[in-house]
Amino acid sequence: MLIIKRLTQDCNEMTHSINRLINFVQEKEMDKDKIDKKDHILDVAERVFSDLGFDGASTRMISGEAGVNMAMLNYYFGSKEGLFLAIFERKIASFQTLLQNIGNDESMSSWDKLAKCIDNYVERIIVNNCFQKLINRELTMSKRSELTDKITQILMLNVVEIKKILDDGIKNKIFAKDIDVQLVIATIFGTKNYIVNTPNISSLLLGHDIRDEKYLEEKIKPRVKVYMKRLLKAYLMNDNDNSK
Amino acid sequence: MLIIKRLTQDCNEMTHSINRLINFVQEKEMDKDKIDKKDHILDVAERVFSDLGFDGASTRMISGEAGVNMAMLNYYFGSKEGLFLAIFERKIASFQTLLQNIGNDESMSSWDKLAKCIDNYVERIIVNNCFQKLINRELTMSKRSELTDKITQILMLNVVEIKKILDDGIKNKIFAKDIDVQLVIATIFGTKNYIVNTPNISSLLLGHDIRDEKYLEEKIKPRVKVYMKRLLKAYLMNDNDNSK
DNA sequence: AAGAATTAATCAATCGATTAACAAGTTATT
DNA sequence: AATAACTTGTTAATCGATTGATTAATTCTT
Repeated sequence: MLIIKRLTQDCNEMTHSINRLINFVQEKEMDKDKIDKKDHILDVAERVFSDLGFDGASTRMISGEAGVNMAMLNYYFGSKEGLFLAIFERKIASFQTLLQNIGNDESMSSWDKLAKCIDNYVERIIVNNCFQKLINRELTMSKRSELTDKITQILMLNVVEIKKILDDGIKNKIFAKDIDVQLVIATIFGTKNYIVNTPNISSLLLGHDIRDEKYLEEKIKPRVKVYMKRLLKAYLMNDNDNSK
Repeated sequence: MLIIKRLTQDCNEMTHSINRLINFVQEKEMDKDKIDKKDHILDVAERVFSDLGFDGASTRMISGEAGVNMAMLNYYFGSKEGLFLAIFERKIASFQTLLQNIGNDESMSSWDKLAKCIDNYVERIIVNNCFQKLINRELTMSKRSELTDKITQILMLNVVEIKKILDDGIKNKIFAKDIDVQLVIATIFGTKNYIVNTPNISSLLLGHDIRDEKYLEEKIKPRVKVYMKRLLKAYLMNDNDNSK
């Protein structure tokens, strides 16, 4: 009798545990569904915004393409601007941890760090193609300050990181002491932006549609990496004093 | 009597001539008024569009700031898009004759030509600041093809001209033969665009408000000129083969 | 039954564009 | 030379369409 009572007790405990486990799993599943749905909306919104701009894209269009009711956008994100900001919030994490690990690596020379930054940057930025376009277009607007500030803040993380590498390189006499650090940064980001943000121009310039993913992956990315490193190496590691 | 008759005739002829002159002058004056008025609207529209984007700017806002009735915009330019296109039509002339004179000058070396192009480009582009922003923002849009084609066509004039200079320089062995001509062009235009089109970023980067005209004129323009020439000279006129 | 998710319907506001009316000047007709 | 007809420039009022947002009802989940 004692054994049966004991077994019954164990069985009840197990049942309880199983129920808790089921609840937990179901809860996690539901959270996952919710997140996936929000994520899906953000994916669609990111693409539509980058194609048409903030003002050019309508909430109806986004909700339509995402296959959800229009009111859901306001239910989830409060407003159109809230949706727009949510796109950026989602990206911040991946931005923050990207370059700073490189900068802190003591085993690499300043040039190697910079070269690695360039590789990473070219690699990553072309993946986030439409997001970059989105960022850049809204940055050229004069108004809408809260959003602009947030974007600026995000982008400055990268700028500061590269600046640190360049300054260190000068201090360690790996780079020439009279280089224009700030304009070098403008060249790094500007060259890449020119290629990916104005595809109509750069496609004509390069003689091939830049939006062709295979071409971009196999030809353009390695080519830009090689070019940027040669260009910067020539400038940073030569003595430019005798240029007059 | 004959004299009086002759004088009367002369007087009539003179009166007639004067009247014709007055009409002519008045007509020209009116044309000038008309052109000035249209020009004024285009000036305002250019600024508003560049601040807020095509979709962000409303015809009411433009007509309001220009001090004209809203219907006048449609009367003059047909539609909002017509107004937008008119801004570009007005600029085409100044674009076309800018660089092509340099390219045809036989007395200059390829490097001198390129250096002069850079000087001219930096000088001019910062004057047309808001127009450049306007161009660049609309170029990043995926849709709106007629306008995009027109802008692309205009900008390619500059690209082709610089490309010709670079190709000539390679042929004359002034530039290294393994340079990446197309990406050099991306660097020239991209660096400048980065500075003037994303003023929030570049102001933080440079530690001074880039929209301060005096600072721009006295500090930034000469600095960018020097930098661009050093950067390109180091890359174009060095042997990059030993970079591996 | 309580609360969260979702829907269709509707809100006021603003959009670009059009209309009709009027003023001023030009041309044509008598 | 005088008047009618027409063109051009300009205005206020209004058009239908679309915008972002909200509501109230409904479905689903717990």
